[in-house]
Amino acid sequence: MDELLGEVRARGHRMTPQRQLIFETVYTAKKHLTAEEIHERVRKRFRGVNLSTVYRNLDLLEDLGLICHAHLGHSVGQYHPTSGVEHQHLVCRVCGSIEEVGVQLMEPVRKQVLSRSGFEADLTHFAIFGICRRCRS
Amino acid sequence: MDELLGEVRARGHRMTPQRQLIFETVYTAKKHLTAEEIHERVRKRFRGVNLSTVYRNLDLLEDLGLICHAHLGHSVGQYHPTSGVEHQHLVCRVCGSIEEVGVQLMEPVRKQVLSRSGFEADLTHFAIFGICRRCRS
DNA sequence: TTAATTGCAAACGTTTTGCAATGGT
DNA sequence: ACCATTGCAAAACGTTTGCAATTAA
Repeated sequence: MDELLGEVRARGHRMTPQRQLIFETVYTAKKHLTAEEIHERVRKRFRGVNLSTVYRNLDLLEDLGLICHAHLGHSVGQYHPTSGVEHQHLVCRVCGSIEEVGVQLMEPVRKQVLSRSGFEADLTHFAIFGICRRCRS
Repeated sequence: MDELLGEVRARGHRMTPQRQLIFETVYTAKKHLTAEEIHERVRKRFRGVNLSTVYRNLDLLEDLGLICHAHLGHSVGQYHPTSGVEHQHLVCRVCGSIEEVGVQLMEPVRKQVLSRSGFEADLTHFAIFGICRRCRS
């Protein structure tokens, strides 16, 4: 994670306490977070951080490819680290949990869509809705 | 389509000119429409229809299962008729066009996710992003 | 020193709401 | 006549912006 912070500096950006906290919050979270949630968590450690600062930093970190966000379903945007492996999201409609599964799962679909419709699918980061194991039982 | 309007009445709702126009607009559209776009189109035929009326009717029609809406990607919600066949959306990142493909395409994925993660995927209405044939050439 | 970054407050676009007036049934 | 529905205006919501003050480099 430190090397990732170095990456920010290397690309010509300053490292402020706010930026570092926001970054750490997204990176150490066990689940995807909304900007609002990130804001709350950051505030607990450094009161007075402004919500617009959170948004600006999330944008920057996303531009740098360190985090990303998606609007899964009808919900607001949720941010999470860019994990090394490309993945899909399994979003539980009941409890809201998000599980990640590898892209190779979708490879047959990608091939079929390409040959049948000429559509070049980007199968990184997309959402499959349903009900997770826990909520099913 | 008339039988669908009857369906609205049968379920105890009144049929107003506004409601009918909104419904027809969604149903005869060749593409998915935002609430704003539906509002514009309705207004051309019946000026003075309020945007909040559009939203309220879209909600109602969605509750009745006659139309549905999705937030594909980071965009605003788009409405479209509930087509008889369940489908996925192929959303072009370049031109924004939306193509529908049948669910059977994803059946292998559904089975695999279920057995591997215990996740019961609902594969109706979801979005696959990429570049369509036209924009690729 | 100085340009990037911040906090603040105000604007933004989309969607929702309260309420009195209207109009389907 | 009744109550669902409407128009209107205002609020709510998540997000973005302009600007002057601050601060990392």
